[in-house]
Amino acid sequence: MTEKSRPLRADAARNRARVLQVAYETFAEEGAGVPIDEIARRAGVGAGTVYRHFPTKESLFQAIVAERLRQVVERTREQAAADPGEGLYAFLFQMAEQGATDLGLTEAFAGIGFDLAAALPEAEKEFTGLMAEILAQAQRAGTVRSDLDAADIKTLIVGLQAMRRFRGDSELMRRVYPVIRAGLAAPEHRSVD
Amino acid sequence: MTEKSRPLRADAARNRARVLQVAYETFAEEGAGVPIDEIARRAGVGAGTVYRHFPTKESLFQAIVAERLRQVVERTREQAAADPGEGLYAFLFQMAEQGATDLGLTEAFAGIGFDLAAALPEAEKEFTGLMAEILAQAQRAGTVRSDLDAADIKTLIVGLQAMRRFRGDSELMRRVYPVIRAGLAAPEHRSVD
DNA sequence: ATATAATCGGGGCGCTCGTTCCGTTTTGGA
DNA sequence: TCCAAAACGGAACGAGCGCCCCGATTATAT
Repeated sequence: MTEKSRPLRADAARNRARVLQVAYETFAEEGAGVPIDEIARRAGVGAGTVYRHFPTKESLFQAIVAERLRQVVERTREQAAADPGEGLYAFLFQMAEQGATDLGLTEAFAGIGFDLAAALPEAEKEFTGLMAEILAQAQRAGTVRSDLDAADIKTLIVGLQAMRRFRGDSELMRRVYPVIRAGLAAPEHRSVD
Repeated sequence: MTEKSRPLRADAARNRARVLQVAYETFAEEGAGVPIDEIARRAGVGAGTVYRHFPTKESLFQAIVAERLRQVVERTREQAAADPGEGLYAFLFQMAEQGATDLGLTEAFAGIGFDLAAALPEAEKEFTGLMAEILAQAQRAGTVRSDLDAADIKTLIVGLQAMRRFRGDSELMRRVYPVIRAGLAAPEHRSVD
């Protein structure tokens, strides 16, 4: 459907690739708020060139986020297959780490000026599905309390990423992550009343 | 020093109060990004009037944040005095709740476009001091693991507020809060290696 | 080599928003 | 009541940024 009707000209293809690569790095460093002109400048092209390949700034951002998600999903599948009980923790840790590096992904995930589910429905669905899967796996393995669902995990990820951003220093972040982990592993707190 | 050299004219005093009140509500609803014009409109005054009382938008925002912090500190002192072991948890819960209601405070706290320590050094110092105090109190009471410090708690607050904002629904937030609490109460995880 | 079409670059438009300016209105003391 | 000082409001300015336009440039088929 949306396949290329004609191959891009050589210079056009080169520029497109450069823009993608630079945008990837720049969104990660500066967040979604970075001006298109800055990305164009870093890529050594004019703003017009960026807009010829991506009709809006948002569409460029979407492309980047989709790629990031793809990577995370892939790595998570591997890790979950290797160790079912640890899969969810490996996932959380990875997402927290990404939150430190990739400001853009953090914002997309937290829904700051960007509706992930609306913009990339399939990617979002796959992502959420994977999360539910590895959560159930971990719960079956007994490493995570059973009264939590995928939405709770998603919420925790948003929190973890915010914390990472706040406390850039990875060493100190490792002080808080164990707390979350202990909380997830804790037995359900049967109501006290 | 900065005391009023002359009492404000009646209309000026009235307008100043209105602006403060409206800004309080508007920053809470919309976050620090809301235009001054919007605050002026809601207060029924011109933008110029806002600027006569507060030289910059930031100074207005500061005034609001300082007031919010004052309230939180006061309530926390009461709660901590009433139940030393629960003081920290009451504080966390309160901060998480504020995060749901007060977008401006959340942003100020997470350091999004606003450096709390630089803008309001005394308030920040008092706040951090109080946190250290009730943390130590809880640790003495044995309700919080002993390998955490005030900076860790601050980090957790940022996370909690981000989660609240993401998951507005207070009922569902109550699904995640217990996880954090369990993690805080868990015994220290002596290194396994 | 040349023509033609694809692509490029960056100046410019339109909009938002913080802040200022100034002609007009209101206040309060004499 | 009257007037000078204080305060008002909203038009206007400047900066930042998304996006578009168009004359200049470059790739490719012949």
